[in-house]
Amino acid sequence: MTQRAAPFDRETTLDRALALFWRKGYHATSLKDLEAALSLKPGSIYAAFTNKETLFRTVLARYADNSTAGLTALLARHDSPIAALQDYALSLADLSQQPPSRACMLVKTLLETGGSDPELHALAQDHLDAVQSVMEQAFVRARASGEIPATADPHRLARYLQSSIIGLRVLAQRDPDPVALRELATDIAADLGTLRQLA
Amino acid sequence: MTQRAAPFDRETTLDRALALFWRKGYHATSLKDLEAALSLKPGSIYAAFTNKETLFRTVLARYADNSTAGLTALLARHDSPIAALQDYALSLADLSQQPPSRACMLVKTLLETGGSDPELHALAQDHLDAVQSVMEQAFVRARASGEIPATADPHRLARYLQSSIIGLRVLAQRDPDPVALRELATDIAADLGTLRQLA
DNA sequence: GCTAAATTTGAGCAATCACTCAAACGTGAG
DNA sequence: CTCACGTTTGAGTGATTGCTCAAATTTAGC
Repeated sequence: MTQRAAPFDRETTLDRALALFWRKGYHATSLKDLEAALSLKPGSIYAAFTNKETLFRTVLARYADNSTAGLTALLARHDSPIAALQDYALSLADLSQQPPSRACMLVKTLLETGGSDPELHALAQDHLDAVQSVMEQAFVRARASGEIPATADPHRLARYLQSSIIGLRVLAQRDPDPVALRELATDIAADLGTLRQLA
Repeated sequence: MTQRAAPFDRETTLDRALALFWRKGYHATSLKDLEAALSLKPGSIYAAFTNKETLFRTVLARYADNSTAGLTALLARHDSPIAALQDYALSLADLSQQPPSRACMLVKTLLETGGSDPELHALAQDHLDAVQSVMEQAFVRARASGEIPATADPHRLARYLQSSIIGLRVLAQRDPDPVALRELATDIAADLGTLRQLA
């Protein structure tokens, strides 16, 4: 048995598919679009990824993993969880560049599939929960170290923060004005700072 | 010239189309779906509404008008603009019922059309701006009456509030837990209360 | 080289898409 | 009651959808 080298690079292909699905969404992306973006014929796509929905699920998981990994790495880089989360919010304001899309792909998927495809909807929900739980654990650590009051509710705080960030990223998709984006990010970061109890 | 009575009620039909488009989004709603929901044959739909996109635009404008009218009415019912906005945020937590959809249709449209249909994207953006400007004027009035500090920036506050509410409504679509929703709405309302300066 | 297995190819499938239009129908005016 | 106009009808349009599969191509092991 021999491990045959893949004639096309799976990682690169998945990244391209991710960029396309992120930008256009699930329904508006046709197989023709995918063929063009991946430089692959339909047969190859189906041989490698089963079908359009499976490819989308794979790509969505990839996106979610990138998100949680990025956030986790950022938290590891700071001593203070709160400072890390503030840094995170502010960094989102810099996506006034034009990556595939600016809004969160998980939210886009959640809203797009809400009324039509319950399975993809549930999948997006699970990924969002995973990101939220990373935030929640950051608040747990902040509380344990005394950075925020012992009465603080990590779950509730994580929900509030993620909700704020979702709003920020919707604005990022809507308004390319970097000033507006930065002001909103600053407001969210300031809100986080409010939680700190005086030493 | 005679005013012929419409064989189908245009208002009712538009409301049905609104419910369908709101729930399923633009791309995932097929003409077959519309025929079934409106109890209309394709010819009638095209005679009355030109085509699918025009019908969607009409319906989106209807949704936006309902939104701004509702918010305006709520503001008129309160003496204090801040109290009205707090009331608004809290009222959104009660949509744990199952209306067509829970998330904001303007945001759904904005995200769905971002990478594929620039014209619908711009339309959604304009409607969101209109809602935001209603909020902004509320803050202008609050500042004029001394309810919030003279240094407050109504535009920035409106942006922040709308962003928070968008996040809240995404959560409403995601999590049917009424407690979570109410806690988040309470947090947003509390945030608004912070703006008040002591009398 | 040669062979066998794995991969890519792309024409083409049934189903569905948004949409059209000539004919049937219902309505109000005379 | 009759007629003329405007609306509703629904079978059917070409285009596009997601997808298949037998054939051509490429690779690795001997």
